[in-house]
Amino acid sequence: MQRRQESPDAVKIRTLPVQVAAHLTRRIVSGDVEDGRAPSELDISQEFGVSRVVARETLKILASLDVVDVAQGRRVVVRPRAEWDYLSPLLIEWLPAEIVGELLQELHQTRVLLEPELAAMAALSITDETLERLGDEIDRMSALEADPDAYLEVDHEFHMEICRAADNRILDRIMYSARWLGTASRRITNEAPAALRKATADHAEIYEALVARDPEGARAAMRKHLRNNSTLLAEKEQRTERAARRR
Amino acid sequence: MQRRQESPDAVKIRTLPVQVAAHLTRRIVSGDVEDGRAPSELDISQEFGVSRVVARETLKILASLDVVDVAQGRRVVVRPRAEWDYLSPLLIEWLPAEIVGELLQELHQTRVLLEPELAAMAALSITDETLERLGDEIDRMSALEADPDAYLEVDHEFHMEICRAADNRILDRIMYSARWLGTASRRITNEAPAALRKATADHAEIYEALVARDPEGARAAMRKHLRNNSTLLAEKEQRTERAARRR
DNA sequence: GAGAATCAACTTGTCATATAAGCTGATGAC
DNA sequence: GTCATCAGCTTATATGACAAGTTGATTCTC
Repeated sequence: MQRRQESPDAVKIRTLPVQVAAHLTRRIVSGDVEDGRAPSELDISQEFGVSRVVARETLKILASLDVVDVAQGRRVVVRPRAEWDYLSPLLIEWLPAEIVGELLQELHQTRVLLEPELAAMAALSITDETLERLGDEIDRMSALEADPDAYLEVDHEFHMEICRAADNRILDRIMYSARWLGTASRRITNEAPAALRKATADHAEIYEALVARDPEGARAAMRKHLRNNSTLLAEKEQRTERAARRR
Repeated sequence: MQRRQESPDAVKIRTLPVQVAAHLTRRIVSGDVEDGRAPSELDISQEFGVSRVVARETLKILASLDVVDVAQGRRVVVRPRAEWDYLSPLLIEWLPAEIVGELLQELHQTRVLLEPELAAMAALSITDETLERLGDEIDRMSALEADPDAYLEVDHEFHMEICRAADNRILDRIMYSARWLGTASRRITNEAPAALRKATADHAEIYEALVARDPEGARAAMRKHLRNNSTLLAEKEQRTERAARRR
């Protein structure tokens, strides 16, 4: 639901600082930047041929992602990778495919922990209007099985609607980030269009449990749904591994 | 563990943009800024008597918190509050106590969902070194029951250690943010120093289950621990409500 | 020589001004 | 009325200057 204004995968012209931040992050990840010492504003402006203003904003962006620490007088330092903000779509986008793959797995694990409980909570507090919207979305999804992109859009909305029913801004934020990142890898499910029918059935089951205000049922249905997704992810993983071995 | 360099509650001199961003956020929350239209760079630089560079960075900070949207040519717009990044300690700090109270509740709910499962996962994959560190921390905590501040520091480390054992960067990030925010409200537990002894007992129980590599036991122990915390939080809530009624 | 005070060089923070580039709404042609 | 145009607003970037904080070497003191 959020950031819908950016949705249509437009070839977004990013600002200069974002582009430079992307390059710099890739260089850090690849190990070119040694020993935690990040380039200074001046270094950046010279190396990338941009003004100091841009170099400065670049560092500010990286600081907001907990990639670097910046303070007056001190040199900018690269923070330990374990502390970077991997919930940020921006950062994920700059990381190599290998790491993104790992993160997607960890992401899925997170969803497996949270979403069944969210469904159970929603079953207790969901309103009739929300149920109506969920019903609509199920209808729309079954009509969109031929168009995976549009399908996933509604799918995202369906899950977020359930999350929102739990009325918890923290969980909402987490799920939003988690699912946002997930859509970055939509190809995973796109490659298995037959699976969409299965997903539709799962969604219907979740919906029924919510209508019945049945927490246990909702939890179980959501768990089952995620288990199916997990199978898909594993299959995809195997496929890419085989592909890598062939190379 | 992260940001330890900022820990000692120092009267941190924040940069100008951060200060302005704080003021601006408070004004937005209080409803002074009407209809989603945020002040422009020029407005800010005039109203706050700062340069345009600072006004600009202010807006960039707010944008990174998903408080506003900024794009070239278009006026800056305030985003719906539901979409703000409530996982950011910076933002939380600027919100009125009333909202922070709500967020802390939602935060606790999130921990209740995640931490027992994290404990269970940790029981399966935890290393001997981690167990040793956990043991040390328990010892240190029982020695620090008279000093709630220091106690909570170790307490935080104890829980994060368990989280890290699950080896999931996403969950780690979430728990880090969640607990970071939690320490902002340390008074909640500080007011009940007797409760620290109870917490120590809880920690020991969790530790035993982890040593035994018993997922079910770890989950149950963590659940119990959080239930105790939850009672404390509710008590505190009642106290403040009574205090509010007296006013 | 060991330790403390000093300072120069470097770094980030802030300011001022100018120009480029993108959007919006009003104006005016047809 | 419809549509193209454009003036005026906004953000994006560049340049140059100075303030303020940090670091490490130098120097001074004992």
